[in-house]
Amino acid sequence: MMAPPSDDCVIPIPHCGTHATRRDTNCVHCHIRHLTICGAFEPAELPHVERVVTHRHIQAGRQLFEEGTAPDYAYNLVEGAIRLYKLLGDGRRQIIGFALPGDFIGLAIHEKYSYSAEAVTNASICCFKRRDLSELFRSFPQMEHRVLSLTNDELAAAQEQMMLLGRKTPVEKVASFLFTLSKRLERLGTGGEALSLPMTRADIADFLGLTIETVSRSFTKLKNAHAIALPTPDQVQIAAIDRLEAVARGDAL
Amino acid sequence: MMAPPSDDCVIPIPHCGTHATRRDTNCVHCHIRHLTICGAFEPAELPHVERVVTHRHIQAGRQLFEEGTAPDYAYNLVEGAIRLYKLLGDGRRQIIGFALPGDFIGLAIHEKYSYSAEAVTNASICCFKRRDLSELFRSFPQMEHRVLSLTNDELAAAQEQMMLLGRKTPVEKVASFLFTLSKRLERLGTGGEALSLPMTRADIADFLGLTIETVSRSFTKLKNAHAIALPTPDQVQIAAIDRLEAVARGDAL
DNA sequence: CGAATAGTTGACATCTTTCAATACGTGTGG
DNA sequence: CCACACGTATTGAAAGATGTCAACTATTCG
Repeated sequence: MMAPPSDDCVIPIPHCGTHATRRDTNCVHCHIRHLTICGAFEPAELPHVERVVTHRHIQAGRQLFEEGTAPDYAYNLVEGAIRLYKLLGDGRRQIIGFALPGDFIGLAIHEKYSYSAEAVTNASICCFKRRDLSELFRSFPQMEHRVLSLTNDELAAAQEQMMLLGRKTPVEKVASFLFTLSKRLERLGTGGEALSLPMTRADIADFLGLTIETVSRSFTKLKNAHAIALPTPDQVQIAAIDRLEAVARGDAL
Repeated sequence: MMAPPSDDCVIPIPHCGTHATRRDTNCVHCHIRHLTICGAFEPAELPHVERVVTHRHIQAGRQLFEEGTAPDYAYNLVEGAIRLYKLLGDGRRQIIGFALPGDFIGLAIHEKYSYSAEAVTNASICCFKRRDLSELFRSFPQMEHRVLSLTNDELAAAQEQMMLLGRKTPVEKVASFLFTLSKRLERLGTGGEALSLPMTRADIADFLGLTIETVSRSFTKLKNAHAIALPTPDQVQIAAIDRLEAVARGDAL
């Protein structure tokens, strides 16, 4: 991650219309490498990755790329959170996922990006030209194998989300959301019992197919049932993870 | 497909508890090969596939495999339709997709099947032992490449379905469903303007996150708006495909 | 300190679900 | 060949849950 401290040079970034800091990359010390597509490499092979990757920061609220544009790049999220979403003509938004550190952004892509991506918080990413990626795949087949594995995971998660969107009640949706997020953060070592939500209620609503108000009411219900505690709106303490899981699975609150 | 007419021998099939007819396979004449994972092979290479594949029929309503069980097999659907679904403890069902001829069933699978599969109509499938598939992948890397490509397509479709489930109105959902199905069938050469639905309203409801009644009412609305005609409940004639597409995208009916 | 943003809560409206009745279509048996 | 029964679809009326609108609170940032 944190490479030579000097070289924060501002460079123009495609698909962004903005600028970002660029740093030399040091994959050897990357603490999330094992979670990502880069986990497919032996330490000795990492220079092949470093040669094609660029590191970059992106400000909270800034767009990384937009649905429908040419997918020249794929990204590895190192730090922060990014929302992936689709829009309907009249502005209705569906968030299809939140990327967290270690997540690879740019799957499900053929001709065009099938969704837009925006930074929820300040974020730090590794950028791969798709052309370079294709070459890495050729040289290191185990990398493509790993991408397939990650895509499979994402597909399974998408199916789980369909179950949630189509058939779960608002409280069940929020319980599922918190439970899943907790597990993901736990795996990242970023807290499991006590989590701080990077996203707003509006984001959560658009992820769960609800309105802000219904999300808020569902939080309150979970709080009143002593499944969670809310010291502040974005600090969630999971008081009864088993309770939360049961509700997420469809049991009565 | 239709191979030597003689050998309909009944063999026990795993994950099914039932029996099915087995036939020798003739991939060379398979008319949907170009659509499937087998499209990755040159005709000369097909014997490698034929050696590991078994052909099989499955009756309407019969289960092919169940969520949570060991995924020993993957399947290529040749004829018919299969519903892929997940269940909640209390019986709520979410259909995550309908497989049609040419579709590969068994993506998104790691340790266990992440969903159940049932025949909607009588169906005809090619069965691959996953172990054999892995070996084919090793021998023919372009096959794994193709699977990755198909998985990407499926992931993009899943994201589109999330948009539908989370943010579209009932009429928009039904319009999207009919539009997408029409396009898929068109590609298969099985009618685009006039389509016959293999699935019931209950299936459609569980696919779109609605009730049977709401699905029915939405059909009626589309009919009254002259976007479709319904000679019988399962014969849909698309009267105005552009209208249907517009509604699917979120325009007012 | 005041404005702005985000979240919560209440009251009400609306839309989908639920419950119930009716119609339709197919297949079976008289 | 017709009658009946069963499964499926449609339609209507009522109930209920989520969405909408609005007020209020809390927190953050000039």
